[in-house]
Amino acid sequence: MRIGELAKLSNTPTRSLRYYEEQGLIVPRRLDNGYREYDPHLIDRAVQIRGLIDSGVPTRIIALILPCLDKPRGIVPEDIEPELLTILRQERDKMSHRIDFLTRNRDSIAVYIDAADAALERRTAGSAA
DNA sequence: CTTCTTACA
DNA sequence: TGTAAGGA
Repeated sequence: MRIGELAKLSNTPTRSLRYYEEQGLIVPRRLDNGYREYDPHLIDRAVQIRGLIDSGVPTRIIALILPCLDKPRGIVPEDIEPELLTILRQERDKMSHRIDFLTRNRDSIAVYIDAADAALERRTAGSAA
């Protein structure tokens, strides 16, 4: 499929798909006319990359993570470079921090919403059936 | 009409 | 990232 179809199926802007290619993630083969040709299985990859970027993970880290995610679950190569493992640990911790941050803000918003709902409830009480 | 590259905001 | 230009 060409870039337009992948964009629809993965709900990712063509602009982003070209950017992913520029960053070395998802490098499609080219047709004779120069158009990008993507394999169907890349739909999931595009969704995953978009998700990681939306989550604040830099593309250079995503490039390091994708190969790991491709490997079958539970199977880890014997030659793990301590260098990569260190970076992965740091990234995991950053993700945890972002999650904690979002959790706190979500809870704050939830409290506000509950208060607003309560106020609305009081205001409309009796005016309905 | 779809895609391509380059470039600006 | 969105958008525009200028081609194929």
